[in-house]
Amino acid sequence: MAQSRGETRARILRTAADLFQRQGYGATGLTQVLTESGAPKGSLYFHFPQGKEQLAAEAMAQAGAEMGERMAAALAGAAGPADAITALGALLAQGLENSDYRDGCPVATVALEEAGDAGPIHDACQGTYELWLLGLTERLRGWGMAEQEARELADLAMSSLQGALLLARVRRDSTVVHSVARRIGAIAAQEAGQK
Amino acid sequence: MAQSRGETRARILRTAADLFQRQGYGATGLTQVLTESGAPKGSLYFHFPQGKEQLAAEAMAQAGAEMGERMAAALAGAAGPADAITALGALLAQGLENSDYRDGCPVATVALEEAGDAGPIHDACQGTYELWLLGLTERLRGWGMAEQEARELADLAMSSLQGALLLARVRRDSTVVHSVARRIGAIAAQEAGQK
DNA sequence: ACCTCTCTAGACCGGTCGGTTTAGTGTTCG
DNA sequence: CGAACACTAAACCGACCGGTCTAGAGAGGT
Repeated sequence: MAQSRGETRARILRTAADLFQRQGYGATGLTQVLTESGAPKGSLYFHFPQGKEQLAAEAMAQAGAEMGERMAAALAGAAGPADAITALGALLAQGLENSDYRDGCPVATVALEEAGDAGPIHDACQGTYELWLLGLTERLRGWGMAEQEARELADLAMSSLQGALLLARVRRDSTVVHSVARRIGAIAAQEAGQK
Repeated sequence: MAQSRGETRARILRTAADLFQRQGYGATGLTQVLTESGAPKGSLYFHFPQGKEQLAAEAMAQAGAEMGERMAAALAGAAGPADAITALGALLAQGLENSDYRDGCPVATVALEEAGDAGPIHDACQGTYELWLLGLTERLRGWGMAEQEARELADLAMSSLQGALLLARVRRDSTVVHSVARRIGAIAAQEAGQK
């Protein structure tokens, strides 16, 4: 056998995550995933018996977890709340710039498409956001912020960054991500200080 | 003739705007638009000779303009920067709640799908955001804010609201929209005051 | 050696996709 | 009255959709 155990599965998953992120669920065909990953159709349905839905749910969960780790690393190196949020902004903005404004949030496009109907894809997207928010909330708490305050601030930061990412992709200009991160970071520092 | 001049065209456009908003561009078939609007296929290609792309571009532009008017009305009734931004939040949150979390931003889903490639749809989405931002910026300037300050604050408010709308749709809970609007409103008031 | 189990390979399916074409219907205006 | 026009109506097209199925290649165990 040419590939080692599970290698094809991983390659399909990665390709699918990239395509879903950039084009959305409905606009991405399985044929495209297969062509770009170099896998035959039989392999796809061997590894993902529930078809496109399972593939998308797993792809979103994986992409979300990977981005979560990158976020955690950025947060770990931050000196305080303001630094933490500008670091998140820088991380996301860099992803945009490095991909010619194709890679924004790994789950946002699919999340919006699937927001209407329940199912594993929606669950995976929702879980991803809650994972990220949990990580940020805990980091803020580590700087002495109260539980509810940290949670609300994390919501505010995540919302702002997500929206800025959307605006930046549409404009093909990442300036807004940096400026929004800077402002929200300043608010976070202020709230942490006056506590 | 059963319908008056252009009535079928308007009905197709409205149905298309609703479906694109909720499901995205790729996931919405022309057949569905036709079925729900009650129009035959021939009429669609008579009124929109460039097909699906033209339909989507016009639908986004119309939906964006309508929302822009609703936003302008909300802004017109506001007493100051804080009031203005909470009013926008209330408007958007109400749309979510009234539609069982289906109607968020009328263009966001399509905008993300089409962010990668240039074309009339992307242009319509970008134009919509710039229209909204222009309206908010001018309203802020009316309260004595400097040009650049108003522009940056409008970017911040729009980003935050868009992101909150995304989060709220995924969670099926509009709380985050209200809380984000309140906080950003407070910042806006503070900036306007200390000027 | 051989069997078994995992995984690859791709032909094939019915259905739906966006799009085209042709015929016809009602209105308007000369 | 009848020709020109605006629009409706739906049959039809090739391409592609997601999904199924069967055949076989390769590695590991005994």
